[in-house]
Amino acid sequence: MKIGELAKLTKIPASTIRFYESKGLLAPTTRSANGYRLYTQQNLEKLQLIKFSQSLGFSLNEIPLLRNENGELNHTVIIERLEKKQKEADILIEQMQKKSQRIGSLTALLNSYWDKGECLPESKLNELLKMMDYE
Amino acid sequence: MKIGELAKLTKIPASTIRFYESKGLLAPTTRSANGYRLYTQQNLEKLQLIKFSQSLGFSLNEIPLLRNENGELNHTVIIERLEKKQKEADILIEQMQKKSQRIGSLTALLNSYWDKGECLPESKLNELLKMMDYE
DNA sequence: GTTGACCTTCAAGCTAACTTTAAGGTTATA
DNA sequence: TATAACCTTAAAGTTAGCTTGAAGGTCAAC
Repeated sequence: MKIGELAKLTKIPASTIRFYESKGLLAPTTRSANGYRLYTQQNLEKLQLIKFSQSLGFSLNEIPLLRNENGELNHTVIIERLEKKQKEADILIEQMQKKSQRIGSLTALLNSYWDKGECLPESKLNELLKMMDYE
Repeated sequence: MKIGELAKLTKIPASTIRFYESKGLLAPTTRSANGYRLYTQQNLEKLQLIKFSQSLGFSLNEIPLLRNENGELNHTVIIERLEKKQKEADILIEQMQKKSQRIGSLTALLNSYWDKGECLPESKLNELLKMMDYE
């Protein structure tokens, strides 16, 4: 299939597919006589694997490192990196939860002033900042 | 105080403080005769408020919108935006939790093969992708 | 009087993952 | 035959939030 069809099937823009190729992530198996890129089902699956890897938190630079010289999946590396990614994700979740809580506290405080028809004085806000530990 | 001292106190690089100024976020109250930026305690607090706002998910462009023409905090806008930010944060938390789970499932699967001395065939991996819904 | 630690401005560079643009070749259809 | 919808390459632009570099002024200490 040509790049346009691959793009439609995967919902990934052709420009992005070409960009991945320029990064060495995904080359079409063949080229037609006129120079058009021709992709196979396997190419499509590899493309989807790239998107999946991204969804797990791998950067484009990291993805080739998950395979060995023969292009096979490198289990040891993958498992090791996956565990690292999970730790990172879990840390981010915690941070986001704290952020959500900070937003909640601040909203509540602002609303309490609002309900009294008042405004939170900037001095009070600064006091609050000193109490909260935000990164 | 001069920019170096402000930088030390807030642990924000002087280059960043100048950058914020160029974005219209924080101007020093005065300049000394030789052109050095001179900051007050209030400037310091405003700088910390910028960092705090960032920690809540506000972009640098968004921060000025939280004040009205007189430079006062605009409660209505702030509350509205805070609620939006919280929703965004909560969505992100959910997505990250799903990601963490996806990583967990994949790690488990890889390990089950590994324990048998085998490798996960790429075909199995592609089957898995079809089942999972990742963004 | 010179060394070094400050400060100034303006402009350019950085990162990641793309997207857009320009200039042109190919193919199917009317 | 023309026109639209494809495809090609190479290079530049985009975004946010900075950082770095060049070229130079200021100031206190030795």
